[in-house]
Amino acid sequence: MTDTVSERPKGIPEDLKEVRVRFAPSPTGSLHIGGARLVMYNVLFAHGQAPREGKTGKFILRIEDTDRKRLIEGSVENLMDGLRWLGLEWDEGPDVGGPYAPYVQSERKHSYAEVAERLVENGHAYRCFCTPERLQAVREEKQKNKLPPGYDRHCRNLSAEEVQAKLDAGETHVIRFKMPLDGETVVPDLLRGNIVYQNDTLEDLVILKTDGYPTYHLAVVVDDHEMDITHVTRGPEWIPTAPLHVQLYKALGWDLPIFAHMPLILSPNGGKLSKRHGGVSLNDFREAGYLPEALLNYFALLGWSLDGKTEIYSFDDLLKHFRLENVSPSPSTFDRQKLDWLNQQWINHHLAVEDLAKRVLPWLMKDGVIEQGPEDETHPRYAEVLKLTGLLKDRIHFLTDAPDLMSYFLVDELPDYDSALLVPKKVEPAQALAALEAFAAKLPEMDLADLDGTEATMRSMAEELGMKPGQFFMPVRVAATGRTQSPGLFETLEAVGKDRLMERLGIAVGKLHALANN
RNA sequence: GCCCCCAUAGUCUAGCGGCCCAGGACGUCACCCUUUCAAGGUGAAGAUCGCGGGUUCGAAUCCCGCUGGGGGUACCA
Repeated sequence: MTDTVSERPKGIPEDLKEVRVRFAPSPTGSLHIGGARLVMYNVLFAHGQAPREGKTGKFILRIEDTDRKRLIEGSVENLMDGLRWLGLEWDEGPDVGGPYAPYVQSERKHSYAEVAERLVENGHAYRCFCTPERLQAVREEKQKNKLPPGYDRHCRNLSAEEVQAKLDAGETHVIRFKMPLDGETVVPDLLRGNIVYQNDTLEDLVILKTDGYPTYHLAVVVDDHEMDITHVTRGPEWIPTAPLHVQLYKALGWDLPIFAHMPLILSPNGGKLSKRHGGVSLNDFREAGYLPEALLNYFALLGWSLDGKTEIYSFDDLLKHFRLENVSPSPSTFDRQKLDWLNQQWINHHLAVEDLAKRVLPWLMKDGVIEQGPEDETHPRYAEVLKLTGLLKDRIHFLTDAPDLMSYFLVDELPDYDSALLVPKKVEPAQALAALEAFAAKLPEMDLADLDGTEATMRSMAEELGMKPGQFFMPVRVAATGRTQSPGLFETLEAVGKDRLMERLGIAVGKLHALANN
């Protein structure tokens, strides 16, 4: 599609009709958030930027399972589930099919072997019979002599007879690509401009393995070409092998796609983000109570920016503004605190209460705070949960916080709590007791739905008892909830309800008596 | 070791030759609001734009070198 990239390249060439991008993970485990971010960039590019620039755009999911030894059962399902949870959909893929099916590399094996054979016949590749042991020895030798490592091209110049003899003898072999020995290979990168490699520093990498499966290098090039991929997006770890890919395209006479190596996500201590920094797989975040909205918002902020000022983006906002060529090429450190802040922002201020309430339901059920039921408004306690969500949402930072925060409203019996909590600082136990008894006596005639009325009543009771309002309120709060922190007292009392409140006041009074007798 | 990429506050970023002795956000600190805890509001500290050379009337912005960080160096992706 392009041979060179100018200083500030456009992501989508004028003459292109359809943008086709793909995410091609290998099913070897759970989806890393770096991968999830890459998928988001792809979707935004294909479904947002492409239409904005008058093109059609397709995002394809393709599974690269050519390393048969590392396959992990269930990875593909897990991956698809995670992406759909994020709201990222693909137009073509293993489960949804499409005009370029199959979308699983192991099912496309024939193409790769054919291409590899063609390259051997062309003189662009050769059969290599070297044993792993010999390769190991060569590598060590080169290392020791401080030479560039890599294969010594031992089999590159075997004669046709020698090759035939080895084949007849049944020796196994791989196919290696013949890199040019001099000159340079240019890798045009959308984010970085031209990356230039001196060919004499490059090596002849394996493209077809002994087991007949291609390596990544052959497989991507063939698949990307066959699937008419226009933009190759992937992690930066592929930059060093990109010259091989460029040479493969050339040897096969195929147009080059546009390469866009995306930036890496670093762990706070430098280096790749790893498990020890509190989870790196999408599942970890999902289980920790993060919202897809917050994750997508954070991914966008990490390495990209609309104007340097806007912080909160919905996925729709991103579709309207994201540009692939504006992604920064520099790696960025994963900042858990900023993600947490975004998650909280979304929960506290940007999600509709009804929406939040539905998302909270499964967590409440999981913790047994409410009974099992549907995860939507048909759950018998939805109305109650909706009301509590409105009351408590500003205190929820993660969905996982909800069960604990809501439990004292939803459960009839409070778990036992420390009697000392009933007695605020600078207040005598006897005073706290008097406050609770006075309040319990008054409660039957109060209308808790009248918040202002409750407040007025309670303030005058405090005055009569010679207590500051706060000193009077705290014992009541603790009696009602079993803890010192809650939403506004009057709303809290109303939500707890008069009957349960009477009962809980009784328990608290008992506790204070016991405290006094000690 | 060799090859490659990257470089604005602790972190994410704005900046594309004069509007910048550098703007926004997270985090930190202070104050305000207040019945607790959040949420919210206001403000502060924090960057000699990694260092050194150029180019230019003028550079965070362009060029070169260095340093630092990162990636790759497999019949793994």
